[in-house]
Amino acid sequence: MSLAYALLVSLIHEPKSGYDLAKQFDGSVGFFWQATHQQIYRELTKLEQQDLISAQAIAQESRPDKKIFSVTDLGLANLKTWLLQSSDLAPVKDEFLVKIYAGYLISHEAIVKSIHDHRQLHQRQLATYREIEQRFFSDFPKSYLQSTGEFKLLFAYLTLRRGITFEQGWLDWCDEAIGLLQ
Amino acid sequence: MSLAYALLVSLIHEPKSGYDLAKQFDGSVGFFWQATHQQIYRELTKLEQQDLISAQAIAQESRPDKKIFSVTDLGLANLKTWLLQSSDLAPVKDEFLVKIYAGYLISHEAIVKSIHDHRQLHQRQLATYREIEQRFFSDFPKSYLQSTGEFKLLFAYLTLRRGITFEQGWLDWCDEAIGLLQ
DNA sequence: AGTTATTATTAAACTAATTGAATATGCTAA
DNA sequence: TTAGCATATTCAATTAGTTTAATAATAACT
Repeated sequence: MSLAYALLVSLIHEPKSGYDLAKQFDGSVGFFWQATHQQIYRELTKLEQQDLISAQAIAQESRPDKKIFSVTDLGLANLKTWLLQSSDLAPVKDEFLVKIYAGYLISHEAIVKSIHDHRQLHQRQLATYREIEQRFFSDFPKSYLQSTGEFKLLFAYLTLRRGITFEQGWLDWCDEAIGLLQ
Repeated sequence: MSLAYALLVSLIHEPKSGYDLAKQFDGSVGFFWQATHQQIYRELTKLEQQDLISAQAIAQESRPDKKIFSVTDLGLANLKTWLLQSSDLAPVKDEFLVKIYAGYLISHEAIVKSIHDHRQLHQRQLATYREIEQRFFSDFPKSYLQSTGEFKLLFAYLTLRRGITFEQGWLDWCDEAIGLLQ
């Protein structure tokens, strides 16, 4: 179910094709919801049948034709209803933590190495978020207080903030863990 | 695939029945990997066929009979191989963040309320972790440095620490977000 | 001219996960 | 005594997600 809404959110942000959606939705929703192109195209077909989105065929000269999907009034109404519903905590499904829990089965060295490797992945993700922060939100949150109704940006900023503290939390944890194991 | 390993990890920690596994695995692995009883029973059947676990039928008088599963030598070898493999970052799939991203579509009031509600869920989860910390790890990490090889506990402690900083990170985010929206 | 890469979509097969229910035993409380 | 609850497992149906690949157009490189 949630995939449908994630697609609606991305399409209302900006109408786009299935192909565009597949490339990380739009580089934003994709940070907290992902799906393969297969899933996306199937879901788009369903959403179109339900009249929640509508397609506009775009004939391109230098590229294959594409279909740009937009959210219909019905789709927007559905989306708003969903937005007002409360969300459960997202279940954590982290294979790395399963491995840590069983860390006593292998050598300290091996575990420290795997934490170190994992730390680098989080470091890279944090760098990605920091880049986005600098490029699009260098004057946040001060600027938004004066600007008139740029709420779209504000909410994107909030999700980015969560990404940043999440990754920073991981880095801190890795340092603490490596410290304890050495 | 990971479910199989999560089950092996839980069973090597302590042999148990499918029913026990279904109740949050064992209150620990369950915090970062969950599955329904359906999934668990099916996976146990597979694991038994592959000789990675073996069942011991326990006839009970006051209860229906049960099967206690233990990890075989082959299962342990498989598990260790898996533990040494590097893990990708766990994909974030958080419906709440999708809603935040689309927060500009509804009233500030409604969004603040939903953040507030969500904060309470995280607050409760943090309280759960704090309880576990006090009950089982009140003398950590100092005590473990002297103790001899209680590594099982140490690694459980590390995953708990991650849970605590994760939830605290959410609380901080909620406060920041509510502050910005008011 | 031929291979590879990118854009763009669709098909088919498979595996994983969820939902709802059925079955069975025995305990406890109204 | 019977309804509900906890233990314990299995079956069936459906939905969601992954994997592999086919198709098609053109650009870009060699």
